[in-house]
Amino acid sequence: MSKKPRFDRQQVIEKATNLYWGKGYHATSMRHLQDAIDMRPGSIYAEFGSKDGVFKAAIEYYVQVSLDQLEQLRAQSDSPLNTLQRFVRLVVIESRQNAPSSMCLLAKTVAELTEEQGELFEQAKAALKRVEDAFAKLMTEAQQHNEISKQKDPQQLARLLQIQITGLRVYAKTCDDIEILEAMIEDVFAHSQSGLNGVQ
Amino acid sequence: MSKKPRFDRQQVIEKATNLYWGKGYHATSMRHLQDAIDMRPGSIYAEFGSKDGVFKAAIEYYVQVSLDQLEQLRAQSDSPLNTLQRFVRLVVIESRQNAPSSMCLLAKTVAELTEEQGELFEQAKAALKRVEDAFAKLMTEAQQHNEISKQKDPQQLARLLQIQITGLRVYAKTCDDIEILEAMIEDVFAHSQSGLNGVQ
DNA sequence: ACTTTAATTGAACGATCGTTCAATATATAT
DNA sequence: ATATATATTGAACGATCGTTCAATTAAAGT
Repeated sequence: MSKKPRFDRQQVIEKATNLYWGKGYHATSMRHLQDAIDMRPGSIYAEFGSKDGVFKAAIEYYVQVSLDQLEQLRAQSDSPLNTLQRFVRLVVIESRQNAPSSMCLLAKTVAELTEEQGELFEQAKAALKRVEDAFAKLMTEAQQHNEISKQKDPQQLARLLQIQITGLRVYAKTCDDIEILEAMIEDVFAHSQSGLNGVQ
Repeated sequence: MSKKPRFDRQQVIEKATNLYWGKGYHATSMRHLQDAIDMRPGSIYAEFGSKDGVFKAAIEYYVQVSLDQLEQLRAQSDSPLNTLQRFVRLVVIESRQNAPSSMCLLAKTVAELTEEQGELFEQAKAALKRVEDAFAKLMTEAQQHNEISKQKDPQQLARLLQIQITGLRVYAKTCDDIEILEAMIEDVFAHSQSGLNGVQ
């Protein structure tokens, strides 16, 4: 004896995520959200509680998609290292065409927010950490496959990869020349390779 | 037969820069600016024209300070490569203590803004390019000092350095553990070294 | 001392912000 | 069909946004 919501929660969150991803936290207003997800204020507040509530759902959705993508790439290749390489290509190159921003939503959020939005900031940090942990897991697997030196700390290698990706994706926002961008990825990975492989 | 302004333009711009640097473009309101620089709306608009005008002045001031710092470090050492290393330490480590944000204001701005704020976005991009060019100049000098391989493209090396710094400074915002951060810089530079030195 | 000119003030503007809520609509249970 | 419960609507709230401008203040020229 009730009434079910008419909106598709998953689709709504996806649209909200894309909007926040493109415009950033502060530049995205409730009015923008209302238009993007085609819901009126009352419904949004009933479902998410606040503008920040929608943002939290967006962050959670984004990190889940990212981890799923990584897992999917892993299933397509025997090589953990190659999986990471293809992930980098995916987020730095292909993301430029389809995604709302060349940047990672999580890194963008960490860059934009301060302690004033403490809860959201911490959530974005934690989400980045989850991605880093997924990287570290693949690094460990790469060690078991003898793709990288076993003397390296997988977590440290994961951190290094995060830094490379973040730097690349910010740079991608300033760089229209796709050739330069390709060369940057190649260079960054050449460096990572020498770092990853240790003394050889 | 006139009246000179009572405020110190340089000091005002410095305070405005620090505010924008810490809070970002969208989160900084005119009210915040009024309080930070101790000027009333009329005076601000007479001097800078708009909120964006203040931001433009901030960007210009920031890039000028950065280039000055680089030049100053260069004067303290014979080694161009060592100059770059000390610059990285300066902006990644020491900046954490004093600066309004661990991040570079220019990178932060490029990360936050979109085509909606086209003029400011382009200015921040151009400012980043000026820093990159300064890096490239030092890379060329480093080649002349036989500190790095002459086969490398200085501009490409400069781009690579920018990416490393950007990645590091974003990561610095998520990382409270200073030891991890130190290790990251060491690692990043170890990679850069191998890249910079070419075949040895 | 008086005039001139520009710098400064602060109230106020319309627009938009995030949010609330009484009114309405509608799916489900009886 | 009717009652019940809840999803949805959209006007409206007070706060704050960037900005304007008539009034005031004060330094410089005569």
